[in-house]
Amino acid sequence: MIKITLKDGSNLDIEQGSTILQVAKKISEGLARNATCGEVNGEIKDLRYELHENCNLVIHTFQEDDLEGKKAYWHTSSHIMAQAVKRLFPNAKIAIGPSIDEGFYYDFDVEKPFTDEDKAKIEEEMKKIIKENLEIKRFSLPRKDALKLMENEPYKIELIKDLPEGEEISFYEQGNFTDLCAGPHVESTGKIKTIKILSSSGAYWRGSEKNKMLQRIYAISFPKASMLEDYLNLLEEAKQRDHRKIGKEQEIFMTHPLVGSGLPMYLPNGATIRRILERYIQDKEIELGYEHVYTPSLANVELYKTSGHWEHYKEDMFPVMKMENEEMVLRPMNCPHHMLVYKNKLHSYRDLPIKIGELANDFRYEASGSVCGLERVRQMCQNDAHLFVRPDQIKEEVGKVLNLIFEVYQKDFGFPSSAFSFRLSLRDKNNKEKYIDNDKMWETAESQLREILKQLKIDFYEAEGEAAFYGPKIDIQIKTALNHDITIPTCQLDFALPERFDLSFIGEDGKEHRPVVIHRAILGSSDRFISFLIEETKGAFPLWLCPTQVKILPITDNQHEYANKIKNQFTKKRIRVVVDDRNEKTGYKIREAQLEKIPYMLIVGPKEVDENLVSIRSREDGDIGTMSIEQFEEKILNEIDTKKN
RNA sequence: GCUUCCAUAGCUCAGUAGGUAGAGUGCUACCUUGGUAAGGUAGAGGUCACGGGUUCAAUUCCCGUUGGAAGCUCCA
Repeated sequence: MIKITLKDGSNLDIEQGSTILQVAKKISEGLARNATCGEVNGEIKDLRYELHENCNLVIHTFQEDDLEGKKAYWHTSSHIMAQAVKRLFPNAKIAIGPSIDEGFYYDFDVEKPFTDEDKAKIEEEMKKIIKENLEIKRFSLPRKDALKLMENEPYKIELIKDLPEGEEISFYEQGNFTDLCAGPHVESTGKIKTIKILSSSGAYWRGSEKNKMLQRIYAISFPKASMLEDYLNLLEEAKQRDHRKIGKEQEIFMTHPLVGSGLPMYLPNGATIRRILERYIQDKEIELGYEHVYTPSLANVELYKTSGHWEHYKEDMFPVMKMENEEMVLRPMNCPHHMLVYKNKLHSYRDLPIKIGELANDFRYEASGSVCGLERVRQMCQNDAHLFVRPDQIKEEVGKVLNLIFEVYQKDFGFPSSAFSFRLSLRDKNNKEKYIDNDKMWETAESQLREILKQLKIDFYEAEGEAAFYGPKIDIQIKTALNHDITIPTCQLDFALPERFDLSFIGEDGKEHRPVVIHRAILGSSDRFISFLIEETKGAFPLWLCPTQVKILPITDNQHEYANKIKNQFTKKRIRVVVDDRNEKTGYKIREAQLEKIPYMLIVGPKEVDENLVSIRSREDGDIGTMSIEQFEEKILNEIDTKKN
């Protein structure tokens, strides 16, 4: 332990090897709450951080592995933005301006939204402030003085008032601009080298749609111009793999205003991918003892009043269709139907688990601003199943579901594990309206899921307020090309619906017992999975899923017959093959097939016809020489068969 | 749903400081029968998203609707 003496005379014990960052955090976390003025006289040194007078932690670094350094860098940049806006628009009120995963933003309350010209001017002004190389100084004030200092900034006043009693109220000052801020920062504005304003948009004050909408400006900054260039290239690459762009180019899906927003139509290519995927996942499920059903997309409102959807999920449902003496709705989920399927007959404890699956169309009235290609739609096809299990089977069955997820995503598709994160989605205890009210049920279910994740040694994070209304979930989250955080597979534990539908099984003791339901989706929805597949593969689908697996390119008209003969032979073996018999040169046809990401091109000219051969060009390896028709057939069938489609 | 921006040929986009439009690509025909990423010529294609308003005149300006984009809110 090292003893540090603070200016106010109090001492702080710090572990050997602590970084200055850790010291500063201890001070600000209240270990030395009264020590608003600190001075280190211990022997701690960390070249990346420095503790100045007044607990002003100064950060000198900007490195991939140094999150604190990046945050401080971007946070300082956001202060520069606020200063620039205040210089150009003195009436603007400043709200908050944090660093984010990539860059930073600042929210302003202004009379008119920023135009492109405004943003260009702001960027210029920011560059000026950087040039001025203003020193960044920290100071703290008692609440009263803090409120006085910020009297013209209503949002800051609100923030100060919300700070708990006893919390240090610190400010950072650069030139004539001062902002309420906990820090840390870099030492002066000159440390920021390049900045770029990326976009602006509206954002609700404090994230609530009940509050006023402020104007948010997003930007990013780096210590080197080349890093900015790299970052912008990365953004451009992300745009290139956007599933909406590739989906259009490769004729996977389309939309039409006459059909409506959030209602994509699958073109033949997309329909093929979807059909193969849906067969694949159902076959997997059948191997694992699932039984599939078909249930209607419509139901009587009473069904959802029984399930609790009406109470908790009504806002997300399409409105009621009122008929003469009944009220129908489009279903947003399939659970209620499946509950009734289970209830259709009496079950013994020996029959459990019972696994009821369905590729089911669900309808959700998503906000018009949030629909997005195949990623977020208003009609989706869920790869849904409900497992009816005994309480003693929960752990094993949830484990099996997680295993199936690993098998599909890692083994069969080979997606990198870095693409996913596991989220334990819990309820928000303070929001009684959103969730079924039964504290004991929630606590049991949440801790069971947590325990399973720990036992399987899966890295996960917890998120409050993300549960389904009926129970907690294990969600597998991915980041899309647009940096949206979305769920694909999910596994949910539900003690509520069995109760509401009064489900039971007959136990060993001859008495009725309550089963537990596990809701799970592996592909999530076909739609969302395909959007993910497109972005992850950049449109170069694995062979077994390709709408066209083989394209035959005859060199002249004289090989059309031969090409069609091969096509017919392959088609009988369920190889998806087309002949490009247009009057075009071979180079042209190859270029086009390559851009279409066709896995195999078979080039056939007089030589191949004579010797009963095909010249093969692969998507990845280019020209790979000739083979007999039979040899190639065997090769491709082997490659396809690895996924048993 | 909210804030901002956008909508011109099948696709990608230019253009008109208000006088009804153009390129590339694709499509069709003809010439060319070509061996591993673009052969040539010609032609067809648009009530400039839809509905109002201002104007002698609107694709262009204004309002509304629909659809799209970014973000916010919400969510598989």
